[in-house]
Amino acid sequence: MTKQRELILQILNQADRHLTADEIFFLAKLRMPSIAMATIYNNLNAMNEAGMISRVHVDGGADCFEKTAGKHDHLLCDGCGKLSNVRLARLSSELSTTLGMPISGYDLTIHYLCPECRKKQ
Amino acid sequence: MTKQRELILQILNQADRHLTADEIFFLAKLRMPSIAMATIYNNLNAMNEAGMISRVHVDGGADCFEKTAGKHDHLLCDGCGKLSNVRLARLSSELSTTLGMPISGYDLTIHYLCPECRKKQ
DNA sequence: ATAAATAATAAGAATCAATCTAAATTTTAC
DNA sequence: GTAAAATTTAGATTGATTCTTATTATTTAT
Repeated sequence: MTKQRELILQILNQADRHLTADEIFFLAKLRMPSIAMATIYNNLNAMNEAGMISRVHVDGGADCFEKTAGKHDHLLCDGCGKLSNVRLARLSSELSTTLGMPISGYDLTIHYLCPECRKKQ
Repeated sequence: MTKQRELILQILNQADRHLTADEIFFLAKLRMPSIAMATIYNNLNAMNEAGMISRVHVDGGADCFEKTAGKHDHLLCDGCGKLSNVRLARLSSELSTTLGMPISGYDLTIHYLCPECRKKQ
């Protein structure tokens, strides 16, 4: 565990939302000015593969990263673009049953209007 | 409807699988050597927004395009990388019910081993 | 603790998908 | 058929991500 990885992990742990590699780079540079973008990606990729964090694709934008807090799905607000987590516990086994085959996982992003944006409408 | 769009649409209609913009560009160039990549993307984007075709994000690769054949979800084989379609009719209303909110849509990609790859194991 | 081996980092170049630009061409509307 | 609007082409540009190489830090074996 290098200082750099520790820092990146800490940034993700303290974040209250999903961060892009760029945002992580910016935050990391504040505390370790010499850190390089390649280090950010190296560590994000390594930690993602190790299951410590997860990478989320966002249509038309940079990927986001978050600390993995159990398996969960994503909600993306059509209004403000905010990404949030939701836990749909039974979905995985349900999908497997419906398909009649074992599955190794799935990625689900639900598009909706978050409560705030719904109110504004 | 320009000749170019017609050609791209025809390529997608005849394809038996999802194609990347690059693949479409290659196939289109065989029949219209002057066609430009920008034209491929212009038309793919326009047709995607018009709902005639759909764009599918593939982790770690270029986006894929397919003619839209009703709403459906995707299956991605962990073994050979083949992308296929599956129709989970009830899922949308089920997700909405579970969340207790209306949703505007969702993207789902299920990871699994396709029958051929399962056999090989 | 030291030296050798291994792994990770920094900096910037390179890559890849996708978009943008500007000039030329085609299509559409009248 | 002409003018206006839209589309195409070719290539430059962007933005995210990865790669390269030399350097630095970390780990391992002695």
